[in-house]
Amino acid sequence: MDGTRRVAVPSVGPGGPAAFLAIVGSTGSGKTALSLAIAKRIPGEIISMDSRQIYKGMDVGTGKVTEEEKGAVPHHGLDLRTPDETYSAGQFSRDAREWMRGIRSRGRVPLLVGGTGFFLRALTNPMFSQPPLDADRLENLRTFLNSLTEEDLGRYLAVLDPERRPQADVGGRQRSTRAIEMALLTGRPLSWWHQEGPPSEAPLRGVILVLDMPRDLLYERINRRVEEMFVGGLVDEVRGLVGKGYSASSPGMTGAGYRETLAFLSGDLTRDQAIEETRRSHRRYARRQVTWFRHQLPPDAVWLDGTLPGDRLADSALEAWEALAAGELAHNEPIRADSFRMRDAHQ
RNA sequence: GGCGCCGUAGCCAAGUGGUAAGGCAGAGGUCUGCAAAACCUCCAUUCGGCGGUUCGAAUCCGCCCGGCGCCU
Repeated sequence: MDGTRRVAVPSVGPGGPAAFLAIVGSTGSGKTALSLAIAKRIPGEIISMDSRQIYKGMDVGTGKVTEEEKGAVPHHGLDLRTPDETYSAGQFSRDAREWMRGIRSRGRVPLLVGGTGFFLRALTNPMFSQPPLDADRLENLRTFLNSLTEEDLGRYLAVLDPERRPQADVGGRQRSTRAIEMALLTGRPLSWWHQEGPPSEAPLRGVILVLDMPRDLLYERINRRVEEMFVGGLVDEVRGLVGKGYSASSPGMTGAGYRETLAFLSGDLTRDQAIEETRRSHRRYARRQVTWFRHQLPPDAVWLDGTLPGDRLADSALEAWEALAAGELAHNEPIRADSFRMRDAHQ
């Protein structure tokens, strides 16, 4: 394997410096290529942090790795659910910790790769430990709440959880419903759980790399990638899922690309319209991801220049990993290197 | 050369005397168990240009510029 540097496995483990190497980035930023390149140089196994790749049968539309790639590097976190099932950040947190234990026991480095920042945060800033909710009561309550208008939900919530932030910030009926459910079914408002709820797990520290590139370039890549998905069988994939009984209301099918393809299959959009709208959905998704990374990631996340050629990108990623993994640097100490920079330098 | 129509944001577009709708595209943001989701905010001091009429002009008048169409 040519003259590229190989990097030793730093000592990792609970309480140790870095429990994992995470590579995040928006759709189309090149995470998969980078992660595979890295996995060739440090003995690692990949844990996918992607809320859509957990679904079986959703492959081309989610940009899932191929069977060959999976053969080359072990992958976790793929094909966990059918499209009509739900998954959650809390569940990911439990699953990922289990996979990481296994990976470390094999003497390898957990490489967390994906665009679902929320899943990563469930590891670095664990969620509160949620008591089991009575399934019947929950279902009844949901049915009732679904019949209310958004305004009524807001009023209801204001009574149940007065400490909640004003209407504009609550996030629509999806989040209102969640907050009302918690208040009613646990007897404590959700804001109490956020502040006082016992953590479910210990926080994990890892090295977090963010793949970044200029917006216009990213959009070009996304536009191209979406086209490739349609050429590469997205329509057949969705047709197959519909044949199995999944629809627009299935939790897995609500994502960018699937919505639009469903609309094409039902005749609401032409193929070209579906492609254009899918591109737009991906662009908007990417923008939201970048916003999230900018503000929600731990401050010591390292921003990598995603426009670098593949081998140099892998070099700087490994350089950052080496510098940070052993915990030799303090959390917020800036790194001096041209090829990568800390969040502050990014601004 | 003549006649007619048109010119409003990056794009589409409403508005015909009372202080610039809306959509698309774009940007910023929120985020503790639906996160590829859900939600919030921003985006023309100015209507092709210059004059004129008027208390007041994107709206009326004149000239000019640009585009389209028709006629000779």
